[in-house]
Amino acid sequence: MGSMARTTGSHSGITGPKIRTAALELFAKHGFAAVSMRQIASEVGVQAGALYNYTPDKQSLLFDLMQSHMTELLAALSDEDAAQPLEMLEQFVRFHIAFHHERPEAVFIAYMELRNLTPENFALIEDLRGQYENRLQNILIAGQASGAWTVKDAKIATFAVIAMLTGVNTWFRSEGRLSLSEVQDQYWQMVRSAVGG
Amino acid sequence: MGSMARTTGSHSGITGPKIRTAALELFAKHGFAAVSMRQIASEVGVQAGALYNYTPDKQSLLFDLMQSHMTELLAALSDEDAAQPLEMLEQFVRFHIAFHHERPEAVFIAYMELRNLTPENFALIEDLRGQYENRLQNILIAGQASGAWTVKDAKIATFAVIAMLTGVNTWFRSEGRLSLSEVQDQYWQMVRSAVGG
DNA sequence: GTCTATATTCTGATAGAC
DNA sequence: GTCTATCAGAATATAGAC
Repeated sequence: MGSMARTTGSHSGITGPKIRTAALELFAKHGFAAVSMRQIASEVGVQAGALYNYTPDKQSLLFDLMQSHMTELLAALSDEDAAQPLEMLEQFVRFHIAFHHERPEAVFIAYMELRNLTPENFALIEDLRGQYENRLQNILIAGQASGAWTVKDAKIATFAVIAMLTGVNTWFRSEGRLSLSEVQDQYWQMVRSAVGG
Repeated sequence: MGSMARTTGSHSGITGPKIRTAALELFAKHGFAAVSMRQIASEVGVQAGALYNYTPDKQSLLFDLMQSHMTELLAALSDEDAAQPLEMLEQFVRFHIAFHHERPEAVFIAYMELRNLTPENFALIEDLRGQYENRLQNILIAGQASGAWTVKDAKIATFAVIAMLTGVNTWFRSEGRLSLSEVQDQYWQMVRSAVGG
């Protein structure tokens, strides 16, 4: 606003995003309950009281991070229903691995901090997760109907595939022995075989 | 012994195990950092100070629970190396599902609270987990060598299979539509197909 | 072995100055 | 929008009586 320089605080105009980033990293590293508002403020470079200009409370901060993640996940998963079931399944497998690899902290929080949500917030996040799982389940059901594969129970296969794919985040590192696309290739081969395609 | 009745406290002679049980349930439900020593004591029926007759601190309580779980897991996994690879793999799949189903709280803690361990304790638990993973990896390598299946990378397949199997705990309930043995059957079929057996 | 009492530190959140 | 100061309560862990 053309005024003189301020003496303290961040005043950078991007405190909001910085709070979200700091909270994401700290919650992922130490867990929601183990992180204090003062720690988050310290990471951002402001005092604890300043956080409350951006979030009504700590719970809302957690919920917003999880909701954003799940919403982005659903938005990024394109639904090209015109494709063949086998192509749709392959697309899902490669997408899931790549998307989750790009945001390990958000993935970690979305799976680990569900029990720290209020019942209302928990229900909202679980609904979003259910929508995502349904996208895969619908692909598996379509492939059953078309005879593209032989999987017995689409519901079980949905859980199995998602657990298997999400597990990549626990061990895969870009700097390691394998490239992301090699990992995608091998998981796609395993998923394809597992459903009998 | 033989004295008059006491006025307060549990004095049941099994306070130690009760503390472990209460801590296991509370840590699984709310998370290690979110549970106080007072809550654990209240669940047991003693005052908080009494807990320190059984554990030097909260961290040791968590570590003991995780170490016990991993040790029992390794001990329960029999290694009948005489069997064929395909039989060994099937045995592993059915064992993993059944064992984890019987102790969901311990499994949950062993996966979720790793970040709340001190570096020294973390290394010890990770070593035990590595031993367990190696048991599966050795089976997969043996099957590669004998031509029992065609899986490309035994390391990746190990991670994929364990993640898939552990995921059962997130959705399977005994009271539901499927029995445990039906679930074991379907997961075994998926694993067998996934490795190309 | 458990109790009560306490030390010390930290917690989430708020009020009011600037 | 951020600061400082503060409230009210809860945390882990310990000391000493019984």
